Amino acid sequence: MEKKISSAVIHRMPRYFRHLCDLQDAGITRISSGTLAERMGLTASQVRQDFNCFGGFGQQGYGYNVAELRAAIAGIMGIDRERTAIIMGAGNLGKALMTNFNFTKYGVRLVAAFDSNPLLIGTEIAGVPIYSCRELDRVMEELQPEIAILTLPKIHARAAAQRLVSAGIKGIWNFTSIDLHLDMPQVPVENVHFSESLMVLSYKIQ
Amino acid sequence: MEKKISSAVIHRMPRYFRHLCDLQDAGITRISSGTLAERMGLTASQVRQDFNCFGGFGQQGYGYNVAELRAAIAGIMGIDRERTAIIMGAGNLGKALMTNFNFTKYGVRLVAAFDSNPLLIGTEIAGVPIYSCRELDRVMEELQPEIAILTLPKIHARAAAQRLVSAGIKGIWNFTSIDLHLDMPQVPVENVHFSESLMVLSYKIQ
DNA sequence: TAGATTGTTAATCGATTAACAATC
DNA sequence: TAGATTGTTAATCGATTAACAATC
Repeated sequence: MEKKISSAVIHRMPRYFRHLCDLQDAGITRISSGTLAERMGLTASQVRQDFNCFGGFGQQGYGYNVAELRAAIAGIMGIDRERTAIIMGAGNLGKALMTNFNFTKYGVRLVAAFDSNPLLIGTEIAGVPIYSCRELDRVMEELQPEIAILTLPKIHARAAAQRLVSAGIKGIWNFTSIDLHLDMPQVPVENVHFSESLMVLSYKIQ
Repeated sequence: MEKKISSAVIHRMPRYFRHLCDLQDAGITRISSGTLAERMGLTASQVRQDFNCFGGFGQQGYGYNVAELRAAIAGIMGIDRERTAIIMGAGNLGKALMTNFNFTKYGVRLVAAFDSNPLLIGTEIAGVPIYSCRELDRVMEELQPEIAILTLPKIHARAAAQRLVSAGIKGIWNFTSIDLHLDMPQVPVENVHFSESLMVLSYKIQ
């Protein structure tokens, strides 16, 4: 009987993952719920409850093995198996992602980018070939990507999302400021809305 | 007696704001909690509770005036008054923000960027002058910016944040993957951690 | 063994939802 | 006025925290 994992827990997992990576880089091999909690600004109870949603990764009297726990979280989040992705829009933001973001660390392999700028089409950015948007269906058919990254102008976002879903995309990483999840409840969407974050900062400053 | 506004409410405000902007652009002048809730995938109760944290913006039998409510939220979040900001790191991501992001809409005016690349220093991107990192203290003294945007390499982020705080920065918009808020609890930090969002998407796809 | 720390149950706290009187 | 919809209180639900027996 699978118990449903709450959204709050899922959203904490990436932070655990990051801290465990840092600990591992620092050569630390074991950690207790209390120490990890303190480091992250949580309670020890919460840390143990969170991990126990997925099973017992710790050992009484010892704590958690950093490498094992890190690997377990990678497995839970599904970043330990490779997924292919395409990027819609090779403007500044798309280029920034292609150039700087460590996709490999999260199990993602960028296989194509799409743009409408004729100067870009046929070139490569960080090893990723850039196609015309007209070639979308053909290239998708060929490469069967699972994830689409939306870094195109807001006005084109909804139509692009619909096309991608029709062509069988499995998930959308949305950098445009529109809400997509309501149109297409069948396909997971994760939003990176810069403005929401900036507004919260603005509130906190007051 | 000011009642504390919960973090959950604050984090919903930007979404309300965005939807109200869209409604206003569509020429819609009034909306009920029920209609807004449906549009956003919330409950009418929650919408009314959220707004009532800040006072009564609605009218019985009528609903909410879109323009008024939008302006009220802008005031609550503090984006109706101008704040100056500097951007640390004029690489792809910094450039993407300077070029594409509508800072003005959120009350932010970019006054300077800092980078270590000699080819960029002395130039401008989207009207924002680029200075050497060595000039940080002098320029900060002169311009007194309130917000710093961190779009520089992870390894330099912590040191930069400490320098900025010493120089009197009021808030940090952090695009690097490190956690800063623990070092400096006195200065608000908002994080845009791309990887957390991608990991959640990866989980949802499974 | 004794000490430490987990896994897990119970208690508390807070957030969401429901209900409805107030009122435009 | 009658209908609609808010503001607000009460009920429910879920998430966090505390406590402690189990056990390494």
